[in-house]
Amino acid sequence: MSVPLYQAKAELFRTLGHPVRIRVLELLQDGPKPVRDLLAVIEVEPSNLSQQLAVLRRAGMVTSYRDGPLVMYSLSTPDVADLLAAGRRILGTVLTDRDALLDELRTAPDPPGPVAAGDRPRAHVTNGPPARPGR
Amino acid sequence: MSVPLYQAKAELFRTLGHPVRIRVLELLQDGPKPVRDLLAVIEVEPSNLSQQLAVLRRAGMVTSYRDGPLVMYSLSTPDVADLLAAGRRILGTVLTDRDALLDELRTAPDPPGPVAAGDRPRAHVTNGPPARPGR
DNA sequence: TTAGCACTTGCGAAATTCTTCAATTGACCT
DNA sequence: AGGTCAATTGAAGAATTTCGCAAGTGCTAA
Repeated sequence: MSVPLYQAKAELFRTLGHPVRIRVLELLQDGPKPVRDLLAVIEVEPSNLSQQLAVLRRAGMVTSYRDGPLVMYSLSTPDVADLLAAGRRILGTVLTDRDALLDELRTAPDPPGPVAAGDRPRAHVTNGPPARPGR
Repeated sequence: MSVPLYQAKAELFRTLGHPVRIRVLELLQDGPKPVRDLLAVIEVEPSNLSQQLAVLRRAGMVTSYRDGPLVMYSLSTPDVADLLAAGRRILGTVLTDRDALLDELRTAPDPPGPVAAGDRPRAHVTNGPPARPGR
């Protein structure tokens, strides 16, 4: 109980919250790779990559071992790939929903009377529950 | 292309990287709830909760509407629940893996000779690929 | 031994995110 | 109109992250 469950979850997601770390995980999806290969693809300074790898290591999402002169990294469990896949899915729906909403705003602008420059609503919610079908 | 795909992904995960936001999403999994109910369960100041809700709103993970005096929130898509589920799963395997590793360290401490106080290795990787079965 | 590649670590500066306080908006009631 | 509850907003300060540089470790080949 020392660390509440929802906090552990938040930390898990937070470790995925960085472009370089996402790229690393995606690259590792098809097999272990040496740092040098990662470095060749992701343009970022070696020390920076190393720091991000350290974050992933601490979180237990990747493992590393040394193979001769190079250090190899691999996903610590295939579940990581699942998580990335789930992310991809949701990104799709969230983005298309957003676009749909934008379309709606574009095609149906200010219906009734004119609106003076200074009195547009500041609230983020429009009134009433969203269209309820059975009623 | 203005926003690289992996950056959008990182932002998505980062949105989930906060205990309060995780709790909100989990609570919303079984139906829409007014802010007031969320507030009753999650102990945090109203304004703080509101800020976190705003983050979730901007990211498109929740939607809100006003129902009389209260503001209701709900998941914008059930996919969000999937993502949380995937997180739960991975958290399980990562944590048990970690524990297994700790066990191993506890049951098999320093095999050969004694180690002087000042010369433990500073590297994070131990040499050689992990146990290769077929060889 | 010396040299050089492959990576990692420590550290300070810059950028982001979190938290809280005060003020504001909206809806409802009397 | 005035009061109250529900929730949001803006802004400032604290706390965390991120990034690049300099310096180090570990391996291998001369």
